[in-house]
Amino acid sequence: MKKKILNVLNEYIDGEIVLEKPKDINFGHFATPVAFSLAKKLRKSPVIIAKELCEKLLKEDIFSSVEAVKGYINFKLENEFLDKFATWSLQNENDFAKGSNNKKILLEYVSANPTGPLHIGHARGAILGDSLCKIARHLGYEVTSEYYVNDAGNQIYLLGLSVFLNAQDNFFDMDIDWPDEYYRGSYINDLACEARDNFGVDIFTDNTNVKLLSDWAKDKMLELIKSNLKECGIEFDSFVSEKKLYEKWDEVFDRLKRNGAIYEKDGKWWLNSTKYNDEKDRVVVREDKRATYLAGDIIYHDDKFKREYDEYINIWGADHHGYIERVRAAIKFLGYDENKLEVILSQMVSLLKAGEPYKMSKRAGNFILMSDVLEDIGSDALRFVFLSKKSDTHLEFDVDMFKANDSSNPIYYINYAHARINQLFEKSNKKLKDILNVKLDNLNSDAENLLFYSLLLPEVIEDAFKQRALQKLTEYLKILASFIHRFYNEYRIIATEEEDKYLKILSTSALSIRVGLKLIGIQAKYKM
RNA sequence: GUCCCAAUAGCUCAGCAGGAUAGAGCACUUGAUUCCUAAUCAAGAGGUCGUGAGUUCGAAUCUCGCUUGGGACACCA
Repeated sequence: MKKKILNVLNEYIDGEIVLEKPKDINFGHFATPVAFSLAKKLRKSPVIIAKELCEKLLKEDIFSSVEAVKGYINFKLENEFLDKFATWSLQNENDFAKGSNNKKILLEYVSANPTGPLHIGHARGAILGDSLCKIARHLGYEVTSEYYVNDAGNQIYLLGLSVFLNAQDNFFDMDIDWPDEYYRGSYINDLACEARDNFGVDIFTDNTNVKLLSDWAKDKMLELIKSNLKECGIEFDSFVSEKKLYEKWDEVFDRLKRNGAIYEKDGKWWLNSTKYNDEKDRVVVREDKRATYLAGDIIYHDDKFKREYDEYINIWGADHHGYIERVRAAIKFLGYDENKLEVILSQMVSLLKAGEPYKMSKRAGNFILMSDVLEDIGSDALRFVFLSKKSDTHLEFDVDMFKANDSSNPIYYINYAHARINQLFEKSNKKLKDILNVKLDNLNSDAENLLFYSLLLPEVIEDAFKQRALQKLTEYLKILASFIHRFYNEYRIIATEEEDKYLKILSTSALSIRVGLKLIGIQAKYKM
């Protein structure tokens, strides 16, 4: 819709035109403050410019009204135009709000260490990533979703050791000298029991078995993570193993050396990342020849860029923000365009329940499990709450809010709007095909506004994706639901003269809700 | 000390490529069911947009300072 209008406007106005949403939908469907910016160039008052433009634009038949108010120009679209779009959309649900972008995107998210179950902070990144992926695909992008598995470092050994020591403590009642950074939490207990059932209790008598336990536990944890994600409807296209990537380390290392990216000092190899904005150089190979975590990420990004995508998006936890520059530097050193990499940081989450805040810490075992919250409020509610806030700000919410079955629970409210429309069809015994070709004319302003707003979804998702601001979509759905409820209360629909028209309009509303929800991984309800 | 994110209604937050009277939900007050789910709706009240300056026709939005809060600053991953 927007595009059509801009095309028309461009015939009259040179330069960039900003189309915005009027403060009040009764002013018009779209508005532009373009007269203000033209005022200087034309040396005329904005009010006069707006008036003059108005007169010219009135001739265009896609507008039913064009008004100049205090320098703004407000447009209303012709019913016929909206009607055509509505009919098409209802006939082509699967293509509704689709885009024609064709870039290839590699989207990496979650990538949590396979050393324990996912906690609520991971869930935020997971849900954001999955929803971005769904929306991007709808808009035509070719997206690969990827999980980078850190299965190579010391933390995996520590996982095995934690299981080993836990077993010695529990099964043999031994005095344990716990290392500082061991993993706690009941899942270690469970792992120890399972390992005992699997391998026999004797495995815990010989500490050369820690390595074997580590590998085994890591695989177990990866399975657990996958099932955590699945509870929320999230699946990945690919999992990349850090360990496997190390086979390519020698080659990458040589290339870095040739490109002058690394140098030897104090027996270690350093990445010269200060050359590209990092605050200091970083060690990539330690004195004992072991590579650091950064090395893994360098190989990984080399691997990513070799696969030739147009854009790379990483969703990282906010604690990684200092990490961005060094990875960018490495990408540049390897001869790639580092501007293709975009990092989205997802901030901390604090959960409230009856006003009690929880603190999270992966190591300490005092963290909130994603699966617990999912069990508490369900995947739909969790997805909705995470997406309704900007991802780069801290988020605090009370789980109790999403248990209520009334309008205080936004996901409930939206579903109810959708279900109501469906119920109308059941009561009226009409099918979509019966009302599809009803002409939408002579609509009152409430009906027209509802129709217009329902058809706005394509603009909303385009905008939400481009700005990586999915809260625009959830916000839209909330407002649309409120429009629907208001209309429902105000007008009787079944067995009135307007029945067919109203059913058609409400069908487009339901369509937008259904498609909008689907794009954030929620299945709209037909019955409450 | 350096860097990142924030500060908007009592609470949780939208709005921020500058634009019309600063919005929503919760909570609070009042009203609406002989009629499609009142699981809803309508109305009211509630704000010096942290603070000081600057940029200009115009600032919650941009720039700089300050205050307060959260986080990050490994040869851990």
